[in-house]
Formats: sequence, structure tokens, C-alpha cells
Amino acid sequence: MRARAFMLQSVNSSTKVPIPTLERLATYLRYLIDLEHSTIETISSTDVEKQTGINAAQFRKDLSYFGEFGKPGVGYNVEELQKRIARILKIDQMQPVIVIGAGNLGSALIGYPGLKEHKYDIAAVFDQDPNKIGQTIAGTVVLDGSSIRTSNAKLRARIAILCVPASAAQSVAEEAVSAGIRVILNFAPLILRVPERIVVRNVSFLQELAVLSYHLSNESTK
Amino acid sequence: MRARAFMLQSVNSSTKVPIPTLERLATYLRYLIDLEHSTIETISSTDVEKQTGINAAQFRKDLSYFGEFGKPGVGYNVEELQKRIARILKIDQMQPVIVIGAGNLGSALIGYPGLKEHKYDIAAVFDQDPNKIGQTIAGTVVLDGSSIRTSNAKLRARIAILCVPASAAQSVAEEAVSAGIRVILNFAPLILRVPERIVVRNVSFLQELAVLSYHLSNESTK
DNA sequence: TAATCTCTGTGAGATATTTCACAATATCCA
DNA sequence: TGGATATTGTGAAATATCTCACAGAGATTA
Repeated sequence: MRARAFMLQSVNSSTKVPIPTLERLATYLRYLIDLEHSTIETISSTDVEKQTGINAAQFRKDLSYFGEFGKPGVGYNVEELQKRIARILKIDQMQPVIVIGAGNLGSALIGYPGLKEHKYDIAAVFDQDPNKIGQTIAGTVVLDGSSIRTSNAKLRARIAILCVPASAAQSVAEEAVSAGIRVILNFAPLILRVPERIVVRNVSFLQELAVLSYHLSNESTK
Repeated sequence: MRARAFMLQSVNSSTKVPIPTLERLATYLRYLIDLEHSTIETISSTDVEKQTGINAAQFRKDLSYFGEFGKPGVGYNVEELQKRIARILKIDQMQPVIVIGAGNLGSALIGYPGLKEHKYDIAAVFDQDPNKIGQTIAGTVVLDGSSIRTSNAKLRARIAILCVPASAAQSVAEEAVSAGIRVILNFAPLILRVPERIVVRNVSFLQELAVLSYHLSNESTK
């Protein structure tokens, strides 16, 4: 083990971090946030495994992409670990996020308390529907969808959550990009065409259901 | 290429199908369903790549786990391919699904039209809240959460979508399992402890946001 | 101090997944 | 018919990810 050295937050970017590692980082963070309400100050990688189901070696390996976090023979300090993971994920301070589309899904997301716990701040919600504009959803006023650019000039959000129908998604995404959005969480079931520098992640319940549904087939003749 | 042989729907289960393959199957299926509204009868793996962003060889390999689907030099028949993928995913006929938790998220899912298009039928919605029980959400009446077992004796759903808060999720999951549920789509941010035969998939927006948020960090000092 | 125990960080090996590249098959057209 | 073109299905190579297993660091006890 290398001697603890003065180390910058993010490791040299030549070491590529696997996406699954980033996903698990969010899981660890959530676990650590839940732990804040307890008196536990130190945890081991085995504790993490017990609570999250993620292999202890995997946990240690995941952290190793970003430096050294624990003390051999002791474990990890809950508070420090939480802070450092939050910093890696850029959510050590409130991060503004805009939600586009105030339908069922958009509204559900806005009301999800986990977002605030993970320091994502719903800075604005946009919709085209004149009936929705001006209404308040979970404490956030719905703004005119055509004002994304002007609104975000002030808000400076770099993350957008796209909850519009597939038919509208592409043009809305372009609008968002021109408004300074850098990364998009897309719930619409289509591939967004965006400039290369923009990062998109797609969420699809249907994919998840398909995997489950497939597993049923193996036992359906029981 | 092997001679086209008489082949059963599902390949010998010793050949393990990768999870990512199953996820992509859902993507292909959605694309094919969208294509139904067009006059296109035949597609090639390159067409699929253009529309879904998934590598053509990947598409062919994915299908190869389940037999042979196309004609060399020609491509794939849209209708046939759609039917066969649907059969693989066990959604060639309406599949009953129960939703547990009629909060924002549960309601949003119930109203999502993609579910019906993929032949998932919301057979029932359950909630504990007396104010919600008896109400109708997107055409489905909310039933008493304590009646899952008796209700599902008739409905015979094997898929459950869990949209309850983390604190309630474990006990609700157990109830669902005892009601005959075999696979669970879990939106609560915790690891469900269920019998080994039960398949669970977790959906986490926070994980997705974390990945995006991380990518921001690399350009934040711009 | 020394022996024992716990637990980290990580190289190396094991698995899993993706991509390549090409033989084989089908169609078209001269 | 035969040559040109399109496109599949799939071993094999290339990547990516996960897990093992162990040296070494820190704590504890005598």
C-alpha cells in the first residue's frame, strides 16, 4: 500500500473509471447518508457488502480508482467517506437541475425527496401546456417550455431531466443543449442525437420489465 | 451458417443469455413496434444500428442466442421479428402486472402508455392510504394494500412493480412474494431480501444522475 | 516488544461482454 | 448462368468488469 500522499480530488483522467463503478458509488452514498442517522462512525468493506449486497472487494476496488479512503485494520470513517464520494460525484454542494416535462413522470420526480438528499436542486420545471404553466408542483413553479434558454441563462443548470413524450424529445433536447445543458437524463424511449460533448443516459422501465419478464418464462411451465 | 433447422422458441438454458442482451431486446422491440406504423417490411441489422444506436454485430449476436431470425442478403421481416422477440420476452400476450404504491411514481407508471404497447396489463394497484383506496387512477381502481394476497389469488399476476417508500418496501415485497409474485421491479432505494427463486431488479434515478453528474466534473473548470 | 487479529489496496487471474472479420447464403441483373 | 452486391450468423480476438488472494498497515493484548 502506498504511503498516504497529498492527493487531488480526481485522479488522472487517463485511468478510466468504469460506469458500473459510478453507479455503485451512488449506492454507497445513499447507504452512507442513511447511516448519518445512526451513531456508527466507522465501517468496513464487509459492512458495506452486508448492507448493499455489493461484494466487499468490489467496493474497495471501486474506491481505489479515486485514491485511498480507509485505514487498514480499521475501516472507513463514515463522514469522510460520504464527503469524498459526494465530491467525486460533484454533489458536495447543491447542484441545479432542470426538469423538462411536467406530466406524470416529471411531477413524480420533482416530488422525490431522494433528489434533495443527494444535493440535486430542482431549479426549474418547464412545460408547453398553457394549463400547467404557472402552476406549482411540489413547491416549484412550472415555467413556459419555450423559455428554457432565457431561464437557464440565470439558473446555469448543467443537468436536465427529460420527461417529455418521444415525439417532442429530440427538439427539446436540442433546446436544452443550446441553453447550456451538458448532461441529460432521458426518459423518452428514443435515441437522442446530440453533440459529442453532451452526455446522455437513458432510463427505460420497459427494459427492466423485459429482463424480469424473460426470467418468468423459465418457470412458466411449472 | 447452419442450415435452418426446426428449433424451439427458447434455446437450451445452458447457454446463458447476458442481461445486457435482454435489455437490448426491449429496445429492438420498441423500435419494431414503432415501425408497425410504417410500410417497411424488411430491415437489416445496419438499419437497426442507425435507429437505435446499437452496433449491428451486437444486434445479430443478441438474436443468435435465440436461434436464427434473418435471411442472409435480405435482412429481417419486421412482423416476424417483432413476434419472436415478444415471445422471448413473454409478452406475446397480455401479461398481468400489479403496482404496489399509488404515490406520484406509481401513478405515473400506471399512466404510461408504453406499458400497454409492450403488453403489460396493469391488473391492479394497491395502496395503504385509506384516502386513495377506491379512487381511480388512469382507469384502474386502487385496492387496499392489505388485500394483495387475496386479490392476486384471482389476478394471478407474477410481476410486481414496487413504488412504496424504502421503509415499507421489505415487508411489502414479502407480502407480494407470498401472493405468488415471482419477479419484482423495485423503485425503492434498498436491497430487498427475498427467496432465491425471486428475481428483483432495482431502478435508481440517483444512480443515473450520479453517472451524469460525474461526467460534469471533468469539464467544470472550463 | 512481539504475537495476533482485522481490514485495506491492488496485481493478477477469471469471467463477461463487445466487436471484428469472414464464410455462407440470398437476390439481382446482364 | 455467372458475377456483383447485400446481409446474416458466428467463431475468435479484443475489451471490460469482477473476484480472488495476499502483502502490508494499524490496532490490541500480553
